[in-house]
Amino acid sequence: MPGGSGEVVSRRARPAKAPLSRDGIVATGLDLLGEQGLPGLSLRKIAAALDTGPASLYAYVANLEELRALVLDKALGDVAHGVGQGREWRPRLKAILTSYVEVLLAKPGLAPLATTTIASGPNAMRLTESLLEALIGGGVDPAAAAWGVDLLLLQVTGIAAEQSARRSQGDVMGRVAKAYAEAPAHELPLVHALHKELFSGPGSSRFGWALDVLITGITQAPRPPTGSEPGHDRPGHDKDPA
Amino acid sequence: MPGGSGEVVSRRARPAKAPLSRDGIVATGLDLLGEQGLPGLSLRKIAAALDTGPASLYAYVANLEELRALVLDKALGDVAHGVGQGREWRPRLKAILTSYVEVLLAKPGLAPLATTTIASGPNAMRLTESLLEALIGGGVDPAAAAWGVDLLLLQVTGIAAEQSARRSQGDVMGRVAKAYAEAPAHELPLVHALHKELFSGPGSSRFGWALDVLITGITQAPRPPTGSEPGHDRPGHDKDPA
DNA sequence: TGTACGAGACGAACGCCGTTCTAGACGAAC
DNA sequence: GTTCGTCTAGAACGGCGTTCGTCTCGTACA
Repeated sequence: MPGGSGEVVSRRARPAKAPLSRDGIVATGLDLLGEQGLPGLSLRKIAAALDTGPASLYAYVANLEELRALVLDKALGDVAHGVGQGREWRPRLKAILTSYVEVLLAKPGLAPLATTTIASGPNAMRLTESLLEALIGGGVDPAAAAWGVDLLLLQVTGIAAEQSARRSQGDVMGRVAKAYAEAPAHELPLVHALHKELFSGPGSSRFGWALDVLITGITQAPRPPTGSEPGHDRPGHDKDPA
Repeated sequence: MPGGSGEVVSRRARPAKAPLSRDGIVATGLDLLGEQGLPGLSLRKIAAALDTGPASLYAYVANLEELRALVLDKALGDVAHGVGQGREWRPRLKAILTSYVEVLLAKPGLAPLATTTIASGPNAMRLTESLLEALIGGGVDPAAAAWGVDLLLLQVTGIAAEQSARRSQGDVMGRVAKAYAEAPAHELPLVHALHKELFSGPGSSRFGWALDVLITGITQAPRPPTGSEPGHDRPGHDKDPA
C-alpha cells in the first residue's frame, strides 16, 4: 500500500512484555474498579494498565458486558460461603449475606456493578447454592427457597448500592434528601413527618432489619408457589418482545 | 474577525423553531426512551430530535444525571396513586405497586433507568406518600413503614428491571439461565435441582409472591426500629468516606 | 530443516458519548 | 438607543466500545 520509500521500521523493540491472559485482564479490571470505581472498569484503562491497546483484549473477552460479569464473579470469590456451618440456619443465612454485602462494599465500584450485571460464574453459583442450602435446611419449601434467594440477593445488592452511592456520591444523595426534607407539610404530610426516617441509618441496623423482614416473610408467606401450577406461567416465549 | 470578504451569511433562515423548554426536553427524552430504550436517552439524540445541538440543552438541564431524574419522575406521573381508595390497606398497597411496575414496563428503558436513578420530583414523592399512607393506615409502625417503603420500591423496581431485561436482552438472560442449567449435580446439587425454579415465571405470580413476602415480613418482623435508639445510628457523617 | 498456518498483538480508525468554550443573536430594561 | 443577560449554536476536547487490517511469532507439519 505505501508505494513510496520502503523503510520498514523493524518492530523489534519489544521488551519482553508479559503475555496477556484472561485472568490477568479480569484481575486488572478488579483492581481498577477498586481504585477508580465504576468508571475505572473500561477496556481502554485496563489495556493501558497492561501497556497495550484495547483491541488486544478482544482475544480473551467477547465484549465489555462479559468482562463485567467476569470481574463481578471474581470479586464474589471473597464471599465466605461456608461461614457458621454448625449454627442454626437463620444466623447462618445472615452471616453469608453479611459477608456478601461486605464484599460489595469493600471496593467502591462493586456494588453499582452488581446492580447492573448478573454474574453466572462459579462463585456466583456457589453463593446461590449456599443460600439455597441454608433456606431449605431451615425447612423452607424448595420452590419458595429458589424465589427467596432471588429476593434476598436483589434486596441486599440494592442496599449495598445505596450505601455505596452515599459514600462516593454524597452530594447527589444529599440533594435528594433535601428535596424530601422540604416536602410541603400539607399535600405530603407523611413524607414531611418521616423524611428523616426515610433516609436514616448507614445500613447496619437497616440491613439487619431488612433481613429479618425477608426471612420472616419467606417462611410465613401465605402460599408458597407449588411449582406444579397449570402452566400458564410461560405461555410461549415472551408476550411482547418488541 | 475574519478580515477577508465580509459575506456574513445572514442567519435569518430560521423557520420559526419552537423555543426550547425544560418540559419539552424531558418529554422528548421520555419519548426516545420509549422508542429506543436506555441508549435513546442521550443529550445528543434529544437535541437532534429537537433540531438543535447538545450544548443548547444545558440552559435548562444541569447535566445528564439531572435529566434522567426528571424523565423518571415525569414517567412516574402515570402511576395511579389513588387506586383502591376505599379498600383494605393490603390490596390497596398491592394495587399501587402493581401500577408502579406496569408503568415501568410500559416503556422499554424505564425499568433500567429506575434502578440507576433516584427521582426526587413531585411524582416520586407522591408515590412515597401513598405507600406510607397505606402502610401506616394498616397499623404498621411509622418508622417501620418508612423503611418498608424503601424495601418495597427497591424490590419491585428490581423485579421490573429483571423482567425488562428478559424482554429486550433475552439472549443475555438465556446465557445465564443456561449456565445455571449446566451446573454440575455434584458440587452444586441444589442449584442443579432448582435451576428451573430459579428462572421460572414471567413475574406475574412471582411479583405477587414477593409482595406477600414483604408485607408479611414488614408487619411481623421481630422488632421494628423504634426511631429513638441511642443514636449510634449516625455517628458523624460517614465512617469511611474514601 | 524449511515452510505454512493460525493465534495473538496492535495501530488506526469509526461512530458514539457528555461536557465546555466561544461567539453570536435577540428581547427586555434602562 | 444602548446595554445587558439569557438563550442558541458551532466547534472542539477527551473518553468510550468496537472493528478492521496488518504484522509478529511460536508451532506443527512436510
